Amino acid sequence: MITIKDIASEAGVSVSTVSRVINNRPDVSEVARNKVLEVAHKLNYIPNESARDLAGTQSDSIGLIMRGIGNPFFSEMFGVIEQSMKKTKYSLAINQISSTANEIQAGAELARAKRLSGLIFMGGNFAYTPEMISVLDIPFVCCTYSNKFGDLSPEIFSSVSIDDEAEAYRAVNALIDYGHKDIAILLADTEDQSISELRYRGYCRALKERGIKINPNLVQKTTNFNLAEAYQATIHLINKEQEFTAVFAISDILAMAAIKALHNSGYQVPGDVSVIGIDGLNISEFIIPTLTSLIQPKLEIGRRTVELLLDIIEQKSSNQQIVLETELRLGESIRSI
Amino acid sequence: MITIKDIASEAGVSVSTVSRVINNRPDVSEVARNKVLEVAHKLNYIPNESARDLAGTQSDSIGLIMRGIGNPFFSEMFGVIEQSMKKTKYSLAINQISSTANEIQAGAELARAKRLSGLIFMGGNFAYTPEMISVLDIPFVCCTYSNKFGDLSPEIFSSVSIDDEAEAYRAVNALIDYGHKDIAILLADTEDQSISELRYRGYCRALKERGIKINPNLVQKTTNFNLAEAYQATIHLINKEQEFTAVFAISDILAMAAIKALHNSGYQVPGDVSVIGIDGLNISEFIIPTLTSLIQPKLEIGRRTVELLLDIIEQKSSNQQIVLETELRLGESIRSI
DNA sequence: ATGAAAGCGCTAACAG
DNA sequence: CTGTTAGCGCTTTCAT
Repeated sequence: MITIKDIASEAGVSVSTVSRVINNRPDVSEVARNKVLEVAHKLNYIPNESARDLAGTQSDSIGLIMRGIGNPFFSEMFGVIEQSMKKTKYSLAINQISSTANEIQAGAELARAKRLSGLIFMGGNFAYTPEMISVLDIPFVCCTYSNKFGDLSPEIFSSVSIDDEAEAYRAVNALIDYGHKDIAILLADTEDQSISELRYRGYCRALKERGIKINPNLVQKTTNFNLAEAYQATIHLINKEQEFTAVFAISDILAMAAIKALHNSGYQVPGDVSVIGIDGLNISEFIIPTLTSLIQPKLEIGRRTVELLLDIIEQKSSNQQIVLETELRLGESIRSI
Repeated sequence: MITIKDIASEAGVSVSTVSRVINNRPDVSEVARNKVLEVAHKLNYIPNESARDLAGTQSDSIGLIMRGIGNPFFSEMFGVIEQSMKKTKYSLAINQISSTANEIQAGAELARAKRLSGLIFMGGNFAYTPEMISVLDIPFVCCTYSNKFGDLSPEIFSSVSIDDEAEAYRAVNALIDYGHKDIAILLADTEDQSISELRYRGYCRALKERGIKINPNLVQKTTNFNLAEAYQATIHLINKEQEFTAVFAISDILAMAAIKALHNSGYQVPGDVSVIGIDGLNISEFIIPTLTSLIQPKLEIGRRTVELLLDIIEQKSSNQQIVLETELRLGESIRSI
């Protein structure tokens, strides 16, 4: 492996000079600089990031810990974050973790290794305790979720997200406004303290307020945000032979699977059954019928996440929880009855 | 920052003992081990990865360089690779790079920083020269693409992919078998030496062999694999008022956008126009009509990629280019005329 | 403008 | 079983 030392001896200068050149420092003679550059290129020199990180000081880079790249919503959000970061002087260190890994731990490790200035979490859980996040000694922002089930006081964490309960409430109300009463809900990851739970609460609240009883037979669960399983879950719902004229799917993925399942079972959407989703995936605008959905403001979520994190890092702001609103896109998948 | 040294002094042992405990080495007394563990936990100790990487030797970990997480095909492939890796003793270091970054460079950097045993590239380019890859001093496998436009001799690189030209040829032939003659092609990233180019060649060969003249008006380009732009491109194609009864879209993304555009322009799919894609995205099976597509064997591509890389690392195999076949999924988007 | 030298936090011989 | 020590490759004072 070619190191800075090899370059130094080959170029006839000291390692410090090489380091200066590599880091584009001004205090190097043109002669030395050119010589070093030439040798480095000739030898195909590639700096060792680990060594740099170890020796360096704070590194103007911020980390992004993401779980579940399989979820298209997150991959779309990722693009937005990446874009927003480009406008700053900070660079992005991305760490994709497995579904079972602990994101806080991963964040702490990345922070030490790369001397990060801050962290962004995507796809984390909703129930942090002060103890859990105590390993984090740099600012962080939870992107697209908040600490709804945890007991973090507002001063010690930041987040940018929608209000899941309220938006679900809004979606179901839209359905009710269109005359629907028998409204099924399709939800995922049925553990407690999940996004499913929050959106389920909104569903319940909407029904209750409008005087509609919750029918347990219309609450259909699936194991995760997976098309094939959501499809089967919908088939299962249909097979219960319980009347319903609308389905509130708690994500676009589930909604799309539901539409397909209904269609294959001989039901027209929206003729026989209306379907509404939440998220606003790119693809959901291109299916037939266009999905009616509450669109998360992806661009703004990304922009505000980065903005907030940098403000906290630069001490221009303190921790806060930013809540943004979705936009109802009226597609072709619901109708009034 | 809490370091191994702090743990050592606090626990009353030497750093090496702490290191041994952290790395789960057997040669430590239970007393010492427990003491260290206790202190480490109390102090919230988190090892510094950079330091470990720098000090350590070869690290049973392999790197995955991926470009374009926005592309759902790659995010689906990512899941498969991750899954396949789980069965091995190697761990995965993932590096997501921007669309403009140089993947070889990124791979080389990651390899040095983490002392990788091998690399997997996804979303790389098709035209490497021996010089370009000379910076890589560890085995690597190109996943889902091969060096079709480069001049690498087969002994110096590995790949696992489908034969893009041949599969496109097959797709177009399927259309011709169904009686179509006026077949449009929708392709992306129109630079030379791309996947578009390869699949375009297959399209041309199929037409030629079956005695159909290529009509330039039916060759519709879009700038990238983006739904909105593919939609517009299809509208553009339609507006040329050039007759066609089928569309060969070189990816499922493009195919789905085309179906929507045709539908919105008053054409039935497959009633008026048949559409076929390539890739086999999960979602394409759940749209209406189900997309007819040549399904890439994602599971096998992932499995073979990992298998091949490990075999090369462990010297059980030498470089090779594995070519797998797609499977034609007859959906509902094409019909015979 | 340049070089020598002291670490960054950790691992891995090497001695005991 | 445990401690001492020499680096890993790089950055950064501090002299010169």
